[in-house]
Amino acid sequence: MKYSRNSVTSIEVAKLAGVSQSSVSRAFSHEGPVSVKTRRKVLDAARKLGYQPNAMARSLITRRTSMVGMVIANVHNNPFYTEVLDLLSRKFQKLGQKVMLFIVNRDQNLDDILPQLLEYQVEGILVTAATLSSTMAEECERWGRPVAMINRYVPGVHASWFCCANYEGGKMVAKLLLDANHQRPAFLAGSEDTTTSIDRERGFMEILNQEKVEALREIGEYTYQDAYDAAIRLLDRKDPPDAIFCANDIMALGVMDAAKNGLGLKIPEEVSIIGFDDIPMSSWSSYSLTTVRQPIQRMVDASVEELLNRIENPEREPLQEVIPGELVIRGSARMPGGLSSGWVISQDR
Amino acid sequence: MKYSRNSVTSIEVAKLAGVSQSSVSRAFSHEGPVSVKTRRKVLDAARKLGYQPNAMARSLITRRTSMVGMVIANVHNNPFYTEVLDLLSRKFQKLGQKVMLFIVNRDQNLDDILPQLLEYQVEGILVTAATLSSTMAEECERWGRPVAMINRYVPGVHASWFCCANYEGGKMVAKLLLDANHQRPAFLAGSEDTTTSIDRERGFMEILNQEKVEALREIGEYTYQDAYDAAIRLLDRKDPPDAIFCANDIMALGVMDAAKNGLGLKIPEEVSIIGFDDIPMSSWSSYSLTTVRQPIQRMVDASVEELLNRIENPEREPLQEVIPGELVIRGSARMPGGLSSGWVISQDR
DNA sequence: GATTCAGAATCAATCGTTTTACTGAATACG
DNA sequence: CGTATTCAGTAAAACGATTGATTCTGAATC
Repeated sequence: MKYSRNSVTSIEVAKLAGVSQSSVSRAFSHEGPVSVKTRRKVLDAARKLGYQPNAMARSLITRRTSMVGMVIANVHNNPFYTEVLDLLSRKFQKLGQKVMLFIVNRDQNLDDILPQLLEYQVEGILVTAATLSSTMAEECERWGRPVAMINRYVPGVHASWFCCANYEGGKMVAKLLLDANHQRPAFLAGSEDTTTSIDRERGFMEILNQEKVEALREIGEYTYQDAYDAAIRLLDRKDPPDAIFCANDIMALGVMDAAKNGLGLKIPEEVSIIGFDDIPMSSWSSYSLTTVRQPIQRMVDASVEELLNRIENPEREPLQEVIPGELVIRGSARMPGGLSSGWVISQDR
Repeated sequence: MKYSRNSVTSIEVAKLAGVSQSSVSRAFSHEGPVSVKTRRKVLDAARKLGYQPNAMARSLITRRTSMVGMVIANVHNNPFYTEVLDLLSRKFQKLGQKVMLFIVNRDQNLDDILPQLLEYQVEGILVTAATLSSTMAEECERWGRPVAMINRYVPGVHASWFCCANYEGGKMVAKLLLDANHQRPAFLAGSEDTTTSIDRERGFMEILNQEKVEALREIGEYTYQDAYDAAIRLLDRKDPPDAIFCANDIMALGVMDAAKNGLGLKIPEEVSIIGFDDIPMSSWSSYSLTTVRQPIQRMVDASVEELLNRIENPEREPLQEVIPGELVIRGSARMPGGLSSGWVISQDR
């Protein structure tokens, strides 16, 4: 037998069970007084008919949807955000939230997808690796739709965000390189307009400047191939760098391949490479990348909990937090005397 | 100013614009007769109030939600499915569908998430890398919720699916290895219960059996680390294989690292490695993996279009298709005389 | 000036729930 | 025995849209 579009309603269940429609509702939502007897009758009838309460109808009256919007970019070219997406999705599921997903380009304007999210009455919005304009964010917040961001912040905007300590991470890397006596470091930036790259570079440069060490600079677009090409440009100069700090791991891997396979350089003897993120591939034996590990689980947990918290308590002020990362010492960077590979150094702030 | 939960309704817009509530509706849904004058009045008022039609209310009466459910597994440990997820999501967006996302474990039972999808009135369900039990699939179809799967099929079930020609892919690989005069091939299986691994192995073994060549066999769990360990076991025997065909690319990369860095073997001189998927990393210069490329774009396009098609035409019979992959010749496998690296060979079926 | 008629606007029913207020029955209590 | 007091159950009013039926315009026709 073939039913037309699921049209089993609480009324039909009520009829079959011989009770009123409201009793069906009561039996399903575990509120209100229902005798065990009627509850059983209702549940039996419901099972027999394959009844499923209609979430649209419910949310219309309760004004709750248990849906959140998730906007994420860069999922295909940075495994770090794949992991974020995975953890976020599972965490929301565990907490009973449905996720409406939008994958966008990093530079894509969100003005056209926000209306869609609001139309569908998501109760909050989580944004990662994409940037919400401050007016858009304010708009959402003003309509009682809290916004939380991971690894993005908009200065002065009324929204929650959780970032890795990018600035401090950059500093740690600079110190490590200087301690190991590198003379000619370089920074390989990601896109110019992302705070992650900017902040990492700022911290990096600050330490170098303190020590009056000059640095080279190149730019890629957060992709393996761009980084590969940039590394060739950088290392093919007459005065090549002896260390390259990359805005993220995927770029660092591109740089390593360029150095090793492209130019036949020895890592870390001839050039040290350091990344940022600690994606799974960084620990693979072909790379063994020294990098700064982002506190991904903490960022995910904090942002989800904060978002749900503010959904329940709209008057609460948005929380913002900078969470320290930790330096993961592997084999791609020359080390100062005493320090050997395989260390994880927590970042002090 | 702070509004309480978005409570701007069409009624308020109507009041401000000085028209009836139905005119507001008419002005927004581009159906029905509205004069340009009232439409302008309505749109002005709506903008002034920040009005957004409520999709829940609309779907209640129209019985359409424009939402599809997307169930996907393995997203964090196989970049192939990351790419699938990305492409699927964008394609649905482009076609005006909202995506409700569920990320699950490969072996997770979907019985508890299906009710959620149905409750939220998704109009169709797309499943990838996870397996829907046949009763569950039938259940959905019976209630008029079409199901489409990518790279999974359940024999005899009334649902759409689109798979890479895994069986033929396995055959191609076996032929390639035999042509290049390998004597002692091995197959590294993924999880025993996935049709992808099974079919690839079946094709592979069929050709070997035809030629009376015996093969070794090991098993991993579709992860880099598992494959790494399995490769060590395999290559550390007294009679190691001279070629390893892996159930997917991520395993092949683990195998390559085990061979190269773990045991110091030369690839492809001492052992050939072949994968399946063609994930981005396979083309990286550290690996240069010979592999079978899955027709990812075609699989995504076909499944999305089929799903939407069946949503619009519920009476239509579900479509199933096996789409050929192509052999991508890189440097990780020894080649027969005339054939050099850098070739892409389309799979003939 | 009356009649028609098309197009525009409105009315009111409807979608499938939740939930408030209310009714009845059963129990407890003095 | 009469009256409070619970407790289960029900009726009916929302929720915010769409849409078929209906009424209202006003221009066109005779």
